[in-house]
Amino acid sequence: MVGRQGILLAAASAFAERGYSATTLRNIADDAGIQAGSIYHHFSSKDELFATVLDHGMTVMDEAFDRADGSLCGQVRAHLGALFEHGPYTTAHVTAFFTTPADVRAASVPHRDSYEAKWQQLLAELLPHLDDEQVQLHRLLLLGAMNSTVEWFDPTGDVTLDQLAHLVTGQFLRGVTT
Amino acid sequence: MVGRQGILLAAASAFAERGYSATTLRNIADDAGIQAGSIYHHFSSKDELFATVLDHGMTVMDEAFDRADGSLCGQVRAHLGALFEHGPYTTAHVTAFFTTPADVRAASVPHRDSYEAKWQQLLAELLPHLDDEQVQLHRLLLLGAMNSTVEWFDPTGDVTLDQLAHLVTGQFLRGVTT
DNA sequence: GTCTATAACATGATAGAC
DNA sequence: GTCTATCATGTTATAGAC
Repeated sequence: MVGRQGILLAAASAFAERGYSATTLRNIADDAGIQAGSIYHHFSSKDELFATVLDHGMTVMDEAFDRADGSLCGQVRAHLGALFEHGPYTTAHVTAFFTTPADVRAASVPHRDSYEAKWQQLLAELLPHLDDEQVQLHRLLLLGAMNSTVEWFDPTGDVTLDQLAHLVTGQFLRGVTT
Repeated sequence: MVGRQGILLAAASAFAERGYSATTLRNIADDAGIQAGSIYHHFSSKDELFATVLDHGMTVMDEAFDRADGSLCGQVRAHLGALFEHGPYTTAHVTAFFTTPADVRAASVPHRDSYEAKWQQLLAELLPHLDDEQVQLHRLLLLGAMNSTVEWFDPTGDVTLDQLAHLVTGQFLRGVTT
C-alpha cells in the first residue's frame, strides 16, 4: 500500500488501536512502509491526518445508513457493517474520539452530530408513543451498545454480523425475556 | 488534597478524561498541587500509578455490585452509581482501558474478568431460557450500553440516576415498544 | 514528603538532497 | 514523492538537598 491512501489506512488502524496520543507518526510511517518525514508531503500535521481519518469514517457511516432499507434491523446491520466491514476508519471514531484533545476532535463534531440526528429521526418515527427526550436516551443507549461491539465482537467467529444485528434489534425492541 | 490519596484522585481524573498516553505526570502533579518528581515517592512508575487507579475502580465496582439487592434494576443502579457517584476511578476503567498499551493494562484484566463473571451469573439465572453464548452477547451489549453513559450522561441534569437505571432495565428486559 | 535539577529518550515538525 | 538528517520540545525517571 502506497501514497496518501496507504498512510491514511495505516493511520486509521493505529488510531483505532492505540488512540490519538499513543499513536506516533513513526508508528504510522512504519506500517505504511515509509519514513516519518514523508507523511508531511501528504498531510500538514498529525491533527489534520487524524481529522481526515475521522471524516472518512463518518462518510462510511453516512453511506451505509443511507443505503440501508429503513427498517431498524436494516439500519443496525448497516451501522455494524460500517464498523466491521469497511476498514479501521469507523473503528477509530468509536475508540479514539472521546480521549482525543478537544481542539483536535472539534473538527469532526458536526459530522458526528448529523449522523446521530439521522438515528434520532429514525427512532422518533419508530417510537411515536415516546417524547423526544426518551427517544434520545434510548438512542444513546442503543448506539453505545452497538459501538461497544468493536471491543469484543469477532466478525470471523461463529456469530455472524447478521445474527448480531438481529440480536441487537430484538433486545432493543422486545427485550431479552421474549 | 494531599499525599498518596490526592495523587491517586488527580491521576484517576486525568486518565479518565484524556486516556493513558495523553496524561503526563506533570498534569497529575499540577492537579494534585505538587511537583512531578514527588510522585515517585508514592508510586514507582506511571504504569503502577495507572494500575492502582484501575484496581481502585474495580474494587468500587465490586463493592457496589455486592451491596445491591440482586434484582436487575438494583444491579444496574449499582453499576451506574459506581460510575457517577464514586469518583473518577471507575470512569478511567471505561474510557482509558481499551486504548492503553496491552502490557500496562494486563495487570487489571483478571479483576475485570471476575467482575464480568458476576454479571454473567446474574443474567444466566435471570434468563434460563437462553444458552450461555446468548447470555454472554446480551451481557456485553448491556454493559456496553451502561458504560457508554460516561460519555454523555449528566448526573446533575433533570434525569436522575434512578430514572436512568429504570430506563436501562426496562429496555433490556422488555424493549422500547412497551 | 516535597523540592530542584538533570539525565536519557521520544515526539512532532522542518529543510534540503535525490 | 520519499529519504536523511536535525531541531526544539516534552516525557519518564533518577539523585540528592532540605
